[in-house]
Amino acid sequence: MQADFRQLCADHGIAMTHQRQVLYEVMQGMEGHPSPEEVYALVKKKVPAVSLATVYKNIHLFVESGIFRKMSMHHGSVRVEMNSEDHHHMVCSKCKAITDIGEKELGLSPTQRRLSDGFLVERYSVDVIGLCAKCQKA
Amino acid sequence: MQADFRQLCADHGIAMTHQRQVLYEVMQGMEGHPSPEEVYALVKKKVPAVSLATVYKNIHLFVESGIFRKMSMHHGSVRVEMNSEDHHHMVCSKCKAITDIGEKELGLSPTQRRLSDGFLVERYSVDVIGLCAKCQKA
DNA sequence: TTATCGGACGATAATACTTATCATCTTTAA
DNA sequence: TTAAAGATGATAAGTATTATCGTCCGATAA
Ligand SMILES: [Mn+2]
Ligand SMILES: [Mn+2]
Ligand SMILES: [Zn+2]
Ligand SMILES: [Zn+2]
Repeated sequence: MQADFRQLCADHGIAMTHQRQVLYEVMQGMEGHPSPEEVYALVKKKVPAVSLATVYKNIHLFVESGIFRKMSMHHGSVRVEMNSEDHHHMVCSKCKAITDIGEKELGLSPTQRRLSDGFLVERYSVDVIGLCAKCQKA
Repeated sequence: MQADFRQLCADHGIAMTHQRQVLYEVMQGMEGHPSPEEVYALVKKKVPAVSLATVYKNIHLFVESGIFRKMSMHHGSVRVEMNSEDHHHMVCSKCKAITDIGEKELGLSPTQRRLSDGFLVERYSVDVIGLCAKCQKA
């Protein structure tokens, strides 16, 4: 409800606006790794006058304030990560399809917290490059 | 020498041209993950009339024919991977610096060859997200 | 509730990166 | 040597993203 989003904005130190709320709700309802254009298309249905620039600005704002996570690799454009579970990605080297794979299922659990040159680890992001089932047939 | 590059081209089924040879040699002498513009700047010193389009076209050609490997993630532009060793990357979440880290040093050796949905693994690419030593001080 | 002010909005220009086009030149293979 | 195929350089076009700016909205205090 609206009060929840108002609180979320307050928690993250950003102002609450109608466009932001619609954007947030639309994004919540999306799966996978939507592009700004895809988000824009859906927001426009509820707020026809919305500008693409506003969508870009607020996606960045959401990402910077930690509400959503960016996921730009392997796509030609910026994407937002809508899967909030700990997971990694399988990338088909032929058709470029990107599929989530859970941390457990991947069977990799890195533990080192500090690496060479004093690099402090926040998290690991694994891309498994290979062939999806569909592309193996062809 | 020239004969070597001629042979390399023959092996990969591409024509041997002066621009390609200079491009190849310049790239061989670069480290890290150079951008097309960086490569272009150096090639221009030896072949002043070279076009940026030619650099782009031949970088793609080299990547497609397996002479070099693409490494585009995390940068705003296409990059080429000049480190031919098996390695992964440490990405600083603050300054965006990208540093190579050897497979052994990372201490991760994934072995699964097949994952969910029948995905056939070719290789793993690990990005370690965190803070570089420099950014930890600030 | 209303006034005020800083931030957010929408329209659109500008930028950065990359690719397409095309006339000319070079390489390859016969 | 020659003809076909392919490569080059100049430049236009395309795509994604960001900057600019005048107007409007929303948070705060009177
Ligand atoms: Mn994902
Ligand atoms: Mn590298
Ligand atoms: Zn595929
Ligand atoms: Zn850093």
